[in-house]
Amino acid sequence: MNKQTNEQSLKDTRERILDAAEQLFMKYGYDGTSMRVVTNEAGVNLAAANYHFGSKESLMQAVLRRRLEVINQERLRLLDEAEANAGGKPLKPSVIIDCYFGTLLRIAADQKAGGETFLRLLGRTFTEPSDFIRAFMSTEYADVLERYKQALFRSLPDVPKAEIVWRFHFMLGATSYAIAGTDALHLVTDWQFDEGSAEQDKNLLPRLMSFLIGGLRAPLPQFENEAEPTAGKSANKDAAA
Amino acid sequence: MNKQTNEQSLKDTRERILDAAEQLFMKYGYDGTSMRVVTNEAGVNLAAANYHFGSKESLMQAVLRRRLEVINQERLRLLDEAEANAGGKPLKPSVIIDCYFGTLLRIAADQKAGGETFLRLLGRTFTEPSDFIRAFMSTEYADVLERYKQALFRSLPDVPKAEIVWRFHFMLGATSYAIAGTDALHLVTDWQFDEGSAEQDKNLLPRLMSFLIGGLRAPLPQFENEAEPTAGKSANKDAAA
DNA sequence: GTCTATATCATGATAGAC
DNA sequence: GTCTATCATGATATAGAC
Repeated sequence: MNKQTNEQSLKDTRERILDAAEQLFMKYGYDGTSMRVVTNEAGVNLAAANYHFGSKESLMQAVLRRRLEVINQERLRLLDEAEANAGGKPLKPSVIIDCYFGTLLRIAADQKAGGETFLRLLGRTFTEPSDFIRAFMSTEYADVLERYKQALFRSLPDVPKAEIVWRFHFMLGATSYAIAGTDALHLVTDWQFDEGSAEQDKNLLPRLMSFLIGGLRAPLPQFENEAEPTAGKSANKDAAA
Repeated sequence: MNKQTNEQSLKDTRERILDAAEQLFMKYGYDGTSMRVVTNEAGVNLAAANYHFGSKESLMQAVLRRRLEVINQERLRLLDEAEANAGGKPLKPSVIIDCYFGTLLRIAADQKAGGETFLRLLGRTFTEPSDFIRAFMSTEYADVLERYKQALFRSLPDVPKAEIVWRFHFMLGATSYAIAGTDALHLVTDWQFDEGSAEQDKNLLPRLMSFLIGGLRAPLPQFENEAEPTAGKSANKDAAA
């Protein structure tokens, strides 16, 4: 509150703690990171962290909120804009997917030093075991997810809503792994790509987008218990997009 | 070694520890689970766990290895079989994907009480922060991944290898989230499906397969730095599969 | 707002009796 | 093989001086 005195050092302390926590939570997970390590890395005192954030849980939430707010606001803004331009007509699935997942990767690419780190933290966050983290993410994402779900429903009126929700879930998973990135990729392959790693990052978004849209518009599955076959039905309504 | 005396209780103790650890690691993660909670849940003494497994890390590895061995052996067996039947010709991508991801879900569905739990543990394991877990998975999967990668390369000769590896990575992510299943899905949607949850599980495999194959065979992405356009090129060589 | 010092508790692992 | 008891460590959080 008192911003006259110690303005710079106050902001620096909070921010240094957030930056250190972001990196360490990304690297070692929430449970694997102690407040001591965070404050040591930030170059501040242990008690300072508890003074500014109250608890480890609150610190984690602050780390997530700091970046998620701008990402999700941008997601809503872009969707508003796209829908306004469409003039009442449903959006193309590829546009919706780009507003959601593309925004994430573009914002993270912008913010030098921290953006990519947060991206990878976020990738882990969805699978974090702690209840309070999942609960926090659930409320933090509620508005955005609802808007995007409705947009997808309108965009793909012939696809069952349950199918759309599942595929959105799959897309989140693919994106999460895409974000976790090169580290986890070494688990899959041991050979070095022709391209440099900087180029890889630049190409990640188009790579991921192709995959996501291909999955979203794949032919609908046929379930064993179904009498009438739906396998021929395709979710692909704008193949050229 | 001495299987004459206490044969039953020996096997029961080890197995009870493994079962409890599997469930708790799944629910709370590796770092979030203490040896005390595991042994309490298993109804055995804390010291017994260290006697049988030596350390928490070794316990985790034993939990993973117990199920991964049978899954990966089945994966190799099915791929051998499919390649033998194909008589030198490349396999269809959808066959390869089913051998890999389908086997995982089918085996887990078979093993009542433990199978599904392990599946969800496995989904978390790829994003676990602990180095030794990722290192363990890396070696445990090395053979299988290499075989499947080569099969995909032969199956999709026109797709750049780097693209195939990335898409395999994306598929792992989608599968991981598919497995994490209904819990995480509540994060995406708050509404109840028409179908019961038992039916959901039965339908998960066809749902996931459609998505994965759609993503794997999506049109190739166009990178900004590329002169010649490759976006029209499609990875789709057996569209009806 | 920031520090030192500390309270309180849980952790992984082991020693040693049985 | 299984138990009790314990060690050594590190965790979160706070009290209180400055």
